[in-house]
Amino acid sequence: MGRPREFDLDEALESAMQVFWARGYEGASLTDLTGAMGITKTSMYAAFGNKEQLFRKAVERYGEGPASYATSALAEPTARAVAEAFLRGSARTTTLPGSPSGCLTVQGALATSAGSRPAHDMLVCWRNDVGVRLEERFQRAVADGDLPPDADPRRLARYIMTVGFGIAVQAANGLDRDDLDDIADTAMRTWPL
Amino acid sequence: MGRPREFDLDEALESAMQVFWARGYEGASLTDLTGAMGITKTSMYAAFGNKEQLFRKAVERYGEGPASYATSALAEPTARAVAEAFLRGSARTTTLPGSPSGCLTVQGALATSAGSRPAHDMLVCWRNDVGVRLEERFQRAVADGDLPPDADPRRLARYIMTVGFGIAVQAANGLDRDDLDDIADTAMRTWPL
DNA sequence: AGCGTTCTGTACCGGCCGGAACTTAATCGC
DNA sequence: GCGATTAAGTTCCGGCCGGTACAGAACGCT
Repeated sequence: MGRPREFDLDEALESAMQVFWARGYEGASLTDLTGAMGITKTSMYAAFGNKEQLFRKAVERYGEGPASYATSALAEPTARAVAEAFLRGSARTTTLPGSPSGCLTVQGALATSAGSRPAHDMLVCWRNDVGVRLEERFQRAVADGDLPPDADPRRLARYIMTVGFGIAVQAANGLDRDDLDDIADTAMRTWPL
Repeated sequence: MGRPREFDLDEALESAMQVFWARGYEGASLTDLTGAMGITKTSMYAAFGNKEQLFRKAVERYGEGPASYATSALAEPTARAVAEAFLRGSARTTTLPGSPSGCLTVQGALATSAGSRPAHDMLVCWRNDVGVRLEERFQRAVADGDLPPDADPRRLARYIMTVGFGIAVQAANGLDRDDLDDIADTAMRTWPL
C-alpha cells in the first residue's frame, strides 16, 4: 500500500556497492552514493536507514555476489581443491572487468577515523568469519583423512586467508588476473597433499 | 634568522605518521594530526606545506623507520634469508607495541575518494618499488647460483610481497606476532632452496 | 634601537559532510 | 470520492573539512 517505489532496490544497492568498493566507506560520500544510485538522499534514508546500514547491506550483497566464491569453495571435494578454488576466486573477483580492482571487504575500511569504527569492526568480523569457516572445513578434511593427521587446520586456513588478502592488495596495486593466478599457483606449492 | 621554531620537526612528523598509520590518509583530519603533533594548523602548513606533503614526509619516515626491514632484508646473504627477513620484518612491524596494527603503506590509502588520488598513487608506487627491489635481489641470486637457474625472480618477489601484504591485513585483523610468524613459516615452505 | 624575517595563535573562509523536516505525489481499501 | 499510507523532491541544518589572512611575538643583523 502507499505510493510505490520508483527505483529498483537491487539496482540501487548494486550501484552503492560499486561506489563503496572503489572508494571505501569513508571515501564514499552520500553525494557519490546517491548520485550513482540515481536517487535522492531522502529516498536512500527511507529505503536503507543511513550510510552505515547501506554499507552493511552492500557488504552482504558483496558476500552473496562477487565474494560468493568464499562460500562455494568450501563445497569442493578435497581440502586442496577448496584452497585452490578460494585463491582463484579471489584472483578473479579482485579483477572483475566492470568492477573496481581489489576486494571491498579488504579496502572498504582498513584504517579509518573514529566515526567509522562500526564499519571497520564489521569488516574485521566478516574477514574473521571467512577464516573460521575455512578452518572448520580443513578440520573436517583432517577428520576425513583428506588431510594428514598432523596437518594444522588453523594454520592452513590462516595461510590461505593471508594469501587471499595479499592478492586483493596486489590487485589494487594494478596486477592483472594472470599475475594473480601465478601467485595462487606459487602459494599452493606449500600444500601438504 | 627570524623567530625560532618552538617544536621539534622530527617529533611532530613522528606523531603525524602515527595518526596516518592508525586512521589512513582520508581518516586523518587536520584536527587529529595537529592535535597529536601538538602544533596549530598554521605551524603545520608553514613547516610541511599541506596535508598531502605531510603524508609524503610521513611515508618517507615510515620507510626509513618501521619499514626499514624492507631495505635491510635485501642485504641478507642468501635469497632465502632475504625472503625470511622480509616476512619476519613485516610481522614485527605490523605488531609493534606502541604503534597501530598493520602497515601504513597498505592501509594508508587503499581505496579513496577522488580528492585523495595523489596519496593513493603514491602508495601504489611505494609498494611497487619495494617489489621491484626484491625482484632485482632475486635476479642477482639466480646469477650468483644462490637460486636455481629455473627460478623465476619476478614470481618469487610477487609471492613474498603478497604474503607481506596479507600479513599486514591479518595484523589489522587482530592477529598477534606469533600468529604472523607462523604464517611466515608456512609461506617459506614453498621456497625452492 | 630599528628592521626584516620567521614562527605562533586566533579567527575565519567557502564547501561539503551526514542527516532530517516538510511538502507534494502516487497508490491502496473503503 | 476519500482518508490512510508510503514514497519523492526540495530545502535546510549544525558541524567539521582543508586551507588561509592577519596580527603579534621572538629572534639576527646592522
